Amino acid sequence: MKLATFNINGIKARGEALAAWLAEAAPDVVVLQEIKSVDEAFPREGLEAVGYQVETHGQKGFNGVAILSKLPLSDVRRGLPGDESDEQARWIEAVVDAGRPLRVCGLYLPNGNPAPGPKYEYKLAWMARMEARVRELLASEEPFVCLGDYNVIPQAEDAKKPENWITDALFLPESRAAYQRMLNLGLTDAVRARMPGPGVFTFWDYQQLSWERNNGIRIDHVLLSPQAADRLEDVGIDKAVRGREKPSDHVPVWVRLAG
DNA sequence: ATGGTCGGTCTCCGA
Repeated sequence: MKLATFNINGIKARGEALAAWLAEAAPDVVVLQEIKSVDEAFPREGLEAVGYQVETHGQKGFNGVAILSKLPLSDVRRGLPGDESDEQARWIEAVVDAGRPLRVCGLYLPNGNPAPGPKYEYKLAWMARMEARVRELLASEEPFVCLGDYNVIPQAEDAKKPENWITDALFLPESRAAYQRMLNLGLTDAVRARMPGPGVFTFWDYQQLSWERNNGIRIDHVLLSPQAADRLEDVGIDKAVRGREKPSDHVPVWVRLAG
């Protein structure tokens, strides 16, 4: 089973790029971030026509996540538990039924800039809520995968120029510690495990010729539960997507699991 | 040191 994450930075602007990548990469399950669309406006028909079940959790203008799956989905849940007042669409999960069930969590973790400030506080609070959800899922002993845009640079080697990120919410010690706490619970960073850095990136800013200079960062991650990690066969980053017409600033990251 | 790019949208905000 091939699972992928792709921050598409606006579904309206990325329809063609997404369709082209889906056709060649042929993932079974994809989680999307920053669809920047309400559910009713999401162009589901074209994706359904090429075999995907489409589940969205959208919002006007910003954020928004989705799951596309060629395999049957059940128990679709929208929103990260733990704060009823949180209206930002950043979390969607579902169980993929492929013989044995696999829970897939798609997430768009808050950016958190500027830090310090209320946006950074929101990021850290959101990460604490995610850790609580991860603890619940681990306790259930069902295999699961949490993949998406984490907006966290885990280590200095995950940035071409780490010195440029010292005061940024993506690289501040509290952000990295909160990410590491989830790994310490027993999750596997699939890209780190199979593609040791430095120089492994998933995002290149639109500004300052970042792509041309390979001034990237690794912030899109695939975290595997112990049972899912036992099934890990392959990992990849579809870097070439960044060099095409009208690209997102992120590229797809994927894993292949046995079964 | 400065200015620089996208997407979506109540022409500025979020990234």
